[in-house]
Amino acid sequence: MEQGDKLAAFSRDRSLGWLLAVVHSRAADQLDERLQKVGLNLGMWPTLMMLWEEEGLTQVELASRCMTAHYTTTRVLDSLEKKQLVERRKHPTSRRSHLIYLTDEGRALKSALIAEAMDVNDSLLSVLQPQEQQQFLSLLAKMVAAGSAD
Amino acid sequence: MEQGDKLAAFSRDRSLGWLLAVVHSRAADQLDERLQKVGLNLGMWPTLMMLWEEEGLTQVELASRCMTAHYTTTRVLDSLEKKQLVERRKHPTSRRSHLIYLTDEGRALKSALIAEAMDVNDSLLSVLQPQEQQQFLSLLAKMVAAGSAD
DNA sequence: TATTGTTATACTCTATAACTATA
DNA sequence: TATAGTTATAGAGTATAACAATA
Repeated sequence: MEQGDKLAAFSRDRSLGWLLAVVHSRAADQLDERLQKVGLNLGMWPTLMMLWEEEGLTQVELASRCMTAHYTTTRVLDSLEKKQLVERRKHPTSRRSHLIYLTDEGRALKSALIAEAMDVNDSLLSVLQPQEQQQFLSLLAKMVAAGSAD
Repeated sequence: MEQGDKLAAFSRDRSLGWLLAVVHSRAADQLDERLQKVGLNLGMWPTLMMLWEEEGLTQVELASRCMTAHYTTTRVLDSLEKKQLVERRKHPTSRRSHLIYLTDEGRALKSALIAEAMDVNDSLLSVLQPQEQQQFLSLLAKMVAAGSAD
């Protein structure tokens, strides 16, 4: 391919990065808005989702799975603890680690908040046919999985 | 579908929002890193891409197409003007509007920087088969287009 | 009165790195 | 000496709203 052709092959409305930015910001804004309504925010979301999936992780494990910095995890947990949605429990063998657990209140939020998230996801995907939706999610998941292996 | 089934149908690694966040942040980080190397940053990217596509827009038009706030556009243009990549020219009929143009230097950056962006896009898409890549981009573009119509 | 563009200000996020206490 | 977690601090980015100039 010639250099000129290559340049012509690039357009904003066909550029992966731009398209991702647009759709992601819509998804983020919509979910954040719903979380704000119950006094939470998007920064807390990865941690909550992870804890609904598995409790008893250390902060290091939690940070790694949420792909957030360790100091961010500290502050998110501070906020969630202040709201009495999570608690730091003693690690059985290490006195410098904590194990993070949801409180009953934190656990109780799961079904309502996941319903909100699914609602946002569904509404964004609703412009695609059902089998297109599955196709899209599969390809997207494939990209995520491949990049995580790096 | 029962409430329980619905909940079970949600998992982080199959959630549109989460997957978008992961892939988008990779794309953003990679492009930003390359832009930093030439003294630019990701905040300038939408404006530059737009101007390479069409010059002579007002700031309001530019802000709307870049989906940035008007005050953000002011500051991005200040930075780009300081780097002598763009210039604000007088509007022929309105004395409160400007028309934004690239300088020769700004225009000259196009091919190298778009090559960088295409490189990032290609590397992220490279884990998909060629026809999967086209499929993915088409579905993503369809979602973007549908949402813009709202 | 509404619009274009700029600016002041405050607030949130993020990044760096220093720090304590453990291991 | 390295790791878990916290905190101080600074910088970037973002949002609100006030403002001047113009339409």
